[in-house]
Amino acid sequence: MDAEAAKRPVTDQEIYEKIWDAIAERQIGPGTRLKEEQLSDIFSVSRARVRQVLQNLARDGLITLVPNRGAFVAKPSIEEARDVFFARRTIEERLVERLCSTIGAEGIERLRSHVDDERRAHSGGEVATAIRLSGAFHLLIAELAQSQILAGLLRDLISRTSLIMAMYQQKEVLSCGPDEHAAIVDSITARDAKKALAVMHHHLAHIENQLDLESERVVARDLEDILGL
Amino acid sequence: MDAEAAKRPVTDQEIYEKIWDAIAERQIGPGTRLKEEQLSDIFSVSRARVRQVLQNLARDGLITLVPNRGAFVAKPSIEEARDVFFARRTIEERLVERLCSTIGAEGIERLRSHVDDERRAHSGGEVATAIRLSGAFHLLIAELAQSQILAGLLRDLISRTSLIMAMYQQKEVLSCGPDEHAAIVDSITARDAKKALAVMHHHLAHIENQLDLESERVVARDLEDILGL
DNA sequence: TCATTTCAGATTGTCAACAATCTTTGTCGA
DNA sequence: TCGACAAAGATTGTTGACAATCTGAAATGA
Repeated sequence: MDAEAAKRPVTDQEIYEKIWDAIAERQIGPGTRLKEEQLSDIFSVSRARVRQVLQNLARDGLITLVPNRGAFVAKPSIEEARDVFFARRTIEERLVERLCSTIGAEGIERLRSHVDDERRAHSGGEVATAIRLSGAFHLLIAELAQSQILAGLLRDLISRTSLIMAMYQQKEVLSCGPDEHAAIVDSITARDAKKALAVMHHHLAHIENQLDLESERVVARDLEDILGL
Repeated sequence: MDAEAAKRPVTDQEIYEKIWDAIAERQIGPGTRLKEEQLSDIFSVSRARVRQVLQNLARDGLITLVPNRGAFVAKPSIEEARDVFFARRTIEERLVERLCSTIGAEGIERLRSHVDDERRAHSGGEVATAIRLSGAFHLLIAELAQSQILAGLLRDLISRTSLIMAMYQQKEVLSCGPDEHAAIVDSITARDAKKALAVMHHHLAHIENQLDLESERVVARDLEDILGL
């Protein structure tokens, strides 16, 4: 055991991300109950702070808060999953459209280098970082499109998407390869708004169509092993 | 004083709405500080619950939470205001587009009767309810479009819009009259997606263009008078 | 007179104990 | 044996008190 662990106080953000990671990486299965005391023991913080983090997770749709019952990892239905993708298409198509007319040279450079990073992680077999970078690509687009609000909304939707993929994505299919992202960047670079919109639409539809409606794997493991510091 | 007041416990939702109303109706000016203890006294609840409500208000962009400083009624800049309208156009144009192909007879009926209500409130001079109904119209569209997620996102944006209007709307100009709403309903009834989208775009742009960039009225009154039960 | 420091007051952040609620288990009777 | 009821245990919801932090004013010295 590490004696240092108790010294540096853990921030709420860190707790949030730790749980987020565990859910997105399929370590905690959908439907799993998250007891407040259990979490407060694991992270060595008071229940009050755990409670606050749980509220934030609930707001972002990763867990469900049932009054007097507690917190459960969300179990998005296939309808909710499709709704998430509908919302994402709505927002992201508009964002790339706008980007085509507003993006500058350094913006294009950031997109390109990001796709490069994705390529590296993908070919290196680092699944976890590949998934994370894939989400970050979409967030980068929102950031560059200079809409703080849509960027914030999209952040939530991407979190939800991670959970959905954890639930419904077929095992063998990895996250969207970086090629489609590259195609999006190309369209933006060419300032072809119509094409960029179409490519983004196709990209999101592609991911949605990979969903497997049958599977319902529930991996229930010991929380302490997964989240332990 | 009413002895009943202390009996029925007040729900968080009620506290939220009370503050929301006060902000949207311009009773609490932007920038006003909201002290936790002050609010907990007013509503006769513990600070912990006030704190939770404040978190929710901050999530919806109505107040700003500064660490170790407290909560202030948000002061959206004109850029943020434009961003809100950009986000609303993005979402609502898509929603009416979808409605044109999915709405049923009873949905159209609900829209029509809602516009009737608006007309009544508008000609009756009930400004507060007119504003509320105007927002509710947009929410109704989201609800009918059967996208839980976009409806939820739009709910937040409408809250923000109320605050923006409270800050920047010119005094004389009332909220958007019901006529434009009626035109939207007509387009949807005709199932003319292209026109519905255009009318919605025009409608939101119209509201945005009514903003007055100069004004910065700060109405600071005693909170207890405004929120008192 | 002005800038800096110090200190008091006020306000938010955190916590641990208590109350309310729900779930489970065990018991009783038909 | 099965269902209903009751008590016990576990878990969440709420509260008040304490600690950490910030603001503003008074005091000090150049």
